[in-house]
Amino acid sequence: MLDSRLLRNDLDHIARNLARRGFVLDRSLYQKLESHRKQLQVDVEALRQERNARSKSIGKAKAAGDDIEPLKAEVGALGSRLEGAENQLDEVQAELDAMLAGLPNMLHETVPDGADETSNEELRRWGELPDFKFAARDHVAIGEELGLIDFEAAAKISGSRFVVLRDGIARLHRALIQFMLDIHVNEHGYREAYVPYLVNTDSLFGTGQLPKFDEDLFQVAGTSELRMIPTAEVPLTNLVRDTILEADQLPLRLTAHTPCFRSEAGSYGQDTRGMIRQHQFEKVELVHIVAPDQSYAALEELVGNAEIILQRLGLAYRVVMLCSGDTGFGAAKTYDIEVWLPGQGRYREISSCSNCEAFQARRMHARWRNPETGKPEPVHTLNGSGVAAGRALIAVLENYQREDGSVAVPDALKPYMGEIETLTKT
RNA sequence: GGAGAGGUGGCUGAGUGGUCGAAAGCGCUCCCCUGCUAAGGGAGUAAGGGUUAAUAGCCCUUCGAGGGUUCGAAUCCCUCCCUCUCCGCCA
Repeated sequence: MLDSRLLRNDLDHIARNLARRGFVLDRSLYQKLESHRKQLQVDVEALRQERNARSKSIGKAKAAGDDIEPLKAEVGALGSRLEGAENQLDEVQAELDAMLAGLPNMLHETVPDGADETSNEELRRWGELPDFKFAARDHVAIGEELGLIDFEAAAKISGSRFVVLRDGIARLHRALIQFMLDIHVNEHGYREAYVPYLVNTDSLFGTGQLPKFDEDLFQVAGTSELRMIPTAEVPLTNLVRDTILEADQLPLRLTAHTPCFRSEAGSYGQDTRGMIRQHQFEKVELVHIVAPDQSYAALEELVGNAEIILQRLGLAYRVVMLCSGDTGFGAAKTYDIEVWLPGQGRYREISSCSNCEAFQARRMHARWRNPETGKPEPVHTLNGSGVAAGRALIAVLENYQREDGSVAVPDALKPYMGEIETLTKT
């Protein structure tokens, strides 16, 4: 949510910024609603003030033993006028709120302009691309050959966009998650959390999935309002919803491993092969809650924390800054980490790290007490994958494959794999 | 799932339909007193919003949430949510 004060005072500035995303802000509609709201609110408050004062006088008159019937009639008439004005105000306010809730975040000045991912800006590359002496297979072929990735079983049990992993690959997948969590907790200073996978609509509004992106979520039938989390960003960030943090409690650095559920509505035909895009996948999430002047330093730290994972796994990657048109609804600035997938011969997103500034904090009333002003002010929130486990599994399989169809276990994961050093056909 | 109790300010905890944003205590901040490590006295101490150049005033809202009754609701009625106790069930 944008700052409504800023919206009132500098509408053109905001409109220009949002236009960089290709978002058209209807300024005249906004101004119409806002001036209407202002007038109605002033009227309503004046009427309320009068009613309050007169009602009090009724109390006094009654105590004095005077006849209060005429006064009651008078204030009663006032009350019905007030009710009418209040209804109008509620209506306009609701329209204004709906408009405000649908506005994306303002972009940071360093975000490059562009309509789609082709304008994203590559910032750096790390690692050597593997040089296979044979035709690199993709993870589907590798998994099939090993007999350890089973899409048919998943289709029978659930449907498309699900997967069953077996034996060594299932264990490798689990190893990746343990490995990532251990690094973030032991080396990067994150606090681990176990969180609910079903969340209410207030939480989803807070992080910005609602009201605009409900079709991407799975709803839980039989409950009033629960949805399955599309990312641990939702429960982790909402930990600070409706709270005022003291300055010495910041920064908060939180991590959690959770499954993520996405309906993938609107992505029919995309990435249908393999486990790139699933309805259910595992992810280790990183969240920072920081004082506003720290948030861009925190973003660099956050993306660095995610990069370490790929470096330890020996996976080549690049970091790109998303352009204006590709940056998500709630983000002011986003870095994607893309890992090299030999089977596809291209880099694919494995982590997305965003600074949401005060956008989510305003929606969820997450504040800190600024020692300089003594007042509660919105915190800044950041989130990033550290990293997506399903895609990390794909990357390991494709980058560590051997000509004979086996797959080597990366050194970093060996402590988590028992005696297994190679995945071979059983 | 069954039965009962309850949700009030940072915390504990009063509250009769009217002057209650709300007693008292604790905590915290500032001041005074006191020369001895303790105590005493005084003042202050919620959030959101509107208006405004204003972090000045003034005003509105908020006692779990939403409705209702009433001139007027923390207080009465209804629905929902949550917490606690006991029973049942369960990993």
